[in-house]
Amino acid sequence: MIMTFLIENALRAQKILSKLVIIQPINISMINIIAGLDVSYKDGLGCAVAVAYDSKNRALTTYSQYCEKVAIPYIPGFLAFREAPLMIKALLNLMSKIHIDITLVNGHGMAHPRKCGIASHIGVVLNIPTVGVAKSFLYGDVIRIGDNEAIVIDNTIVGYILRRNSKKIYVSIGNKVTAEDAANIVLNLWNYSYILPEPLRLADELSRKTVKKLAAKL
DNA sequence: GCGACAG
DNA sequence: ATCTTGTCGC
Repeated sequence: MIMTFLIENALRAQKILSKLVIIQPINISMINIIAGLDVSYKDGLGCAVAVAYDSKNRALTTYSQYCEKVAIPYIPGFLAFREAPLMIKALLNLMSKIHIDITLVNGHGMAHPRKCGIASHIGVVLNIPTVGVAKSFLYGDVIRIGDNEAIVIDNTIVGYILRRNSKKIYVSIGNKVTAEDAANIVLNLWNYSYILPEPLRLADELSRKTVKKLAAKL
């Protein structure tokens, strides 16, 4: 009963937020610091980590974290209502320490039933450039463009599917980027042996270590 | 009604 | 996401 209430309002919020997404080119040559956002869980505790990655020196610069007991369940299509609050707090803390040019979020952007995945959700709320990077498909039509595959919704390319050996990742517009720029930015951060771009791989690794230590103390 | 379903 | 050891493969 309480969930129907939440979903009804969450749907309304997503429809509003999706209309506020800005699709515009970004100057990739001017991008220096890229943030990566991820959340790990243990015994109801969620730990979000926001890393700042220097794309020029190819190294982790610094990072922030925010942990909290999470009450909202994961429901496909509504991931942002569970994870965005934690990610945003970690990211705002990181932004107070260093300038961030663009943020990669673990989850989809516009490749979502209402074109409002967690990457777009966060991008619109904070009015910053974001890119969604997911490890599994959620929504949209897949079309082939030469050697590449794109994700199309409402006759618009919202993202691309990047392949590496047998694995794939789904990169889509979060906010203030084009699908092409989003894909190229992720390609530039692709490290030889991992499927995830470096900022997200590091955020994933750090959030797991963090939640493991904290949950053990509780 | 049936199947799909980010993390 | 998480629960979990060894094991197949590049």
